[in-house]
Formats: sequence, structure tokens, C-alpha cells
Amino acid sequence: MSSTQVKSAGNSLLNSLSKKEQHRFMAHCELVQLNLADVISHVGDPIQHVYFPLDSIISLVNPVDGNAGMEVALIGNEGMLGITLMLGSDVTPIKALVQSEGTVLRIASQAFLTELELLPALRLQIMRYICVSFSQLVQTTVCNRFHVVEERLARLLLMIRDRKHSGQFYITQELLAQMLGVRRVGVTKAASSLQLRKLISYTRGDMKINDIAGLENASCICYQTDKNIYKQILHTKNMFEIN
Amino acid sequence: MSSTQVKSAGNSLLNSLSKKEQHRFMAHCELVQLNLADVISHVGDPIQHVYFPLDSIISLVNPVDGNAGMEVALIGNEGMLGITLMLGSDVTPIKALVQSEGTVLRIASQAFLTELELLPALRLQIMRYICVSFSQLVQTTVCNRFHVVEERLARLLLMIRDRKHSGQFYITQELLAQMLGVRRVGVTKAASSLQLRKLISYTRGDMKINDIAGLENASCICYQTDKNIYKQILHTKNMFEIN
DNA sequence: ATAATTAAGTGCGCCAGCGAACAGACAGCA
DNA sequence: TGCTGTCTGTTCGCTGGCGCACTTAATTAT
Repeated sequence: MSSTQVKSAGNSLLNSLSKKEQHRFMAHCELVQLNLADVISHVGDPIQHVYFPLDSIISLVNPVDGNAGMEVALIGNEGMLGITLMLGSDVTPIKALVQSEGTVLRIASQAFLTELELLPALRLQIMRYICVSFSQLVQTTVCNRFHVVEERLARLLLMIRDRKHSGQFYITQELLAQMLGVRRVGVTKAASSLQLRKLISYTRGDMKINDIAGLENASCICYQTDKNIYKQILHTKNMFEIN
Repeated sequence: MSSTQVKSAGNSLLNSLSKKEQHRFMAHCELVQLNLADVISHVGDPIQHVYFPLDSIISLVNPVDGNAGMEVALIGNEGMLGITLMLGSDVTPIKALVQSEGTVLRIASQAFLTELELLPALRLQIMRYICVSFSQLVQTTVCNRFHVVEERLARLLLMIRDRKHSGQFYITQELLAQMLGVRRVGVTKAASSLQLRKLISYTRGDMKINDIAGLENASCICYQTDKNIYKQILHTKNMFEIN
């Protein structure tokens, strides 16, 4: 694994806080290293912690019929794991595992809820993030239904790139297949095609994106749609403050 | 359309209020009749109203690549349309249309937000409903990916039944096809099969469920999963009150 | 009564993705 | 040095769903 990683500037949600507030909030957090394929939470477990990725990526995966199922959402430093806690449910609704190594800020559920009461700006920002997640999940639903593997693979690689803040990262075709909910062979075919087109190159898990614009072009529209959703919602004026 | 409809006892979310509170809330609502295929909201429109179905069904549909796309969620008297308003976004994130005629309680966005401040019980209940929607959407995502049309059709029919509180309702194969995101012919095949198995019967839109248990058996596990999610989350104790 | 419209069923060739099995290629380790 | 495990690539037959075009039947409109 020889990926050169550009450190991101912390977690976007937490960045909405003032320096002072951030400091206050961080006092309750611990910095944790996540390792590839670690399972963070199983369905039905009580939610112990809330996670704010810094340079790691957490993957939400839904199994089905005993099979591995597939990924339904990615969480990088733009988001958090544990939104349902804010929505009044303290039970993990979905399996979460580490899709790409790195660090997270972790805070205990109780501390999180208490802090939220004192930090309305953070609450608002997270609420909006929930909106974004919701809309992107909707997009993913139709994407899985209508788009071919090659387009979906291109999209996924771009999404990982955005969250790793780097065009080079470690990921095997096997893992990609699980994320996409297809056979590994399907990924091999799609990846070969993308490599032939000089958009990416890879060997044994060392994945490199060579042509971002080209890859965006090869991906389905869902990648752009996702970005638009994010921009639109997280840049809206604060409705509640106007009232 | 000769479906015998059993009236439901109002909207489940609003039922969480006391008689007095309900009365108060209803004063801001108007009772509206929704007609089949009415488009309630387009993506990007400002959210004018929030809708609480009584015996109608609202369908959330996401178009893609210019095509009709597919349904991603159903809203009956167990839920509401307009959750994103509570989450700090006043823009419609998804197209909503009437999938089955009936009535709704409609309240203006501003009035809704104001009332919410005064009705914490309602806020909590809706928060939980958002959780449920989220989890069910996740389930639908994998369902679309892994399950065959016949299973998905069975599931959809059961979901409609639950929301109509009746085993008989009006729906054409054309409409079902749009919901499922498949060709009408695909629905014809699946529906024929279910009819052959004596689970349903239909003619020109007059759909009747003959064998509920049988249909549940013919549907994918997702139907049961959905119900479990609902029960689990909407029956949890009030976390926030404990604090 | 006739025509037009809507709902449902049939047939055909096509293709993306599946399951299964196997082959090469590179890495780390003994 | 060779062994073993991991990662990637290839082949083959199969099937569910697709697009397209056409038929039948019931309902509504003229």
C-alpha cells in the first residue's frame, strides 16, 4: 500500500463550529485509528459512539439473504456515522465497516447528545447533512437499478478519491465488488476497460486515477448529481435562524 | 374502480398527540382530496406544505437519465411528506405524486414549523419516522439490486394494501411498472404468475389480494424487514425524555 | 352502433450480469 | 529457493430483464 495521502483539514461538519466551540467539542473526542475491514457496528447494537472521519472512509453496508449485500453509502470527512442517534433512535440501523484506513474523531453517544444541546450550529449542520445523505441514498437506489457496472465503478472511484483527498489509494477489486454488489469478475472487466481508456491504472490494490475529467465522463450522472445535492443543501441559508 | 375502502383512523404520526394537541394542530390543517397521478411536488420547488395522508398514498419517485425512473418510497397514513423541512432544508428533494386516491391533511410549511416548536412529542415521533424511512430506503436499495420482479411486485402490493387498509384497490400494471422501474411487460409476467398461484386476481386495474400469507411468502424478505424496522423504531422508549 | 382509448398478454432477438471453475502473476515468508 | 496466499484475468453456459412490435379485450366516447 503505497498511496500518498493528502491530509484533509479535519471534519467538515465540525468545521462549522467556531474555533472555541471546536475546542470545546474536541475535548470530548478521542482520535482513533481505523484499520481496513474493521467492522464498526452491527445492526441492532446500541450506538456507543458517533464517528467523524478525518482521512478514513466508513462504508455503510446492507446484507441481504445471507449474502454480503452491498454498500449504500460512503462516509468521509464530509460526514459522520451515527445520525440516527440525533433522530431519537439509539440502535444501530446498519452495518458499518472501514473501507479505507485512517483516523476518526470518536465521541461517546451521551456526550454527543449533551454537546448538541449546547451547539445549535452543529445540530443544524448535521441536520442538513442528514438531508444530503437522504437524497444521495435515493440517487444510489436508482443508480443501482439502471446503471451498468463500469459507470458505477467510475462513480465509486471518484467518490473514494474525494474522501481520501488523493487520486491514489489502496483498494482491491474484491472489495470494490462487495461495495458495488457485483461479482469480482464484473469489476475486473469494468476496471480493465477503464484502464484501457487510460483513466485509471492499478496493480494489486494500488489504485491510481489518471484522468479525473475522463473518469467523470465515464461515470454515470449520479456522481455529479451527488455533488450538486451536497452543494445545494449545505450552502443554503439558515432557515431556522430567520424565524 | 370498485375498491371497497376501509377508512383508517387518521394519521399515525398525528395520533401520537393528545386529543387536545391534535385539535390544536388540525386547526392549521386543511383536508384535501388527492387524485391519481397528481404531481404534488417537483424537485427543486420550495416546500409549500407538509402532507399527512389519511387514506391516500403518496409515492416518492426519482427520475434518471430522462426516463421515468422508479419509486423509492411509499407514504401512507403511517407517515408524512416533507420531512426535509424539519431537517433544515426548504427545497423539495424528490418528486412526489399520488399513487392512490384519497385524502390528506395539509399544513403550510411555516405553520408546521411553528407548531413543531410547541409540540415536542410530535417532533420526536416524526424524527423516529425519519429513521424508519431511512432504514427502509436502505432496504429498498438492496432489494432493487438483488430481487426479481415477481418478489418485488408481491412486496409492493402488500405495502399498498397496508396503506390502503384494504386488500382491494385500483392500480394498473403500467403504474406498477413505473413504481418498480421495470417494463410493463415484466409486471404482466409477474402478475400473471401470482394470479396463477391464486394469490391475487385482477382485471383492468381492479386489483385484489386473495391470499395475504401466500403473497408474503412470494415476496422477498424485504417486506417483513420493513415491518420489523417500523415496529422496532417507533416503539422505542423516549430517549430524550430520560435525559 | 361504431370508433377510439386504455389495459393486459404474447413473441422475438439481445445483452448485462451471474455462477462456477480455472490460470497466471506477484508478494511475503520459511 | 520454493511455498503459499492474494490479486487479477479469462472462459462458458445460463437467465432475468430489455426494447420493440403486435394482439386481444374491455371500457368510454361519439
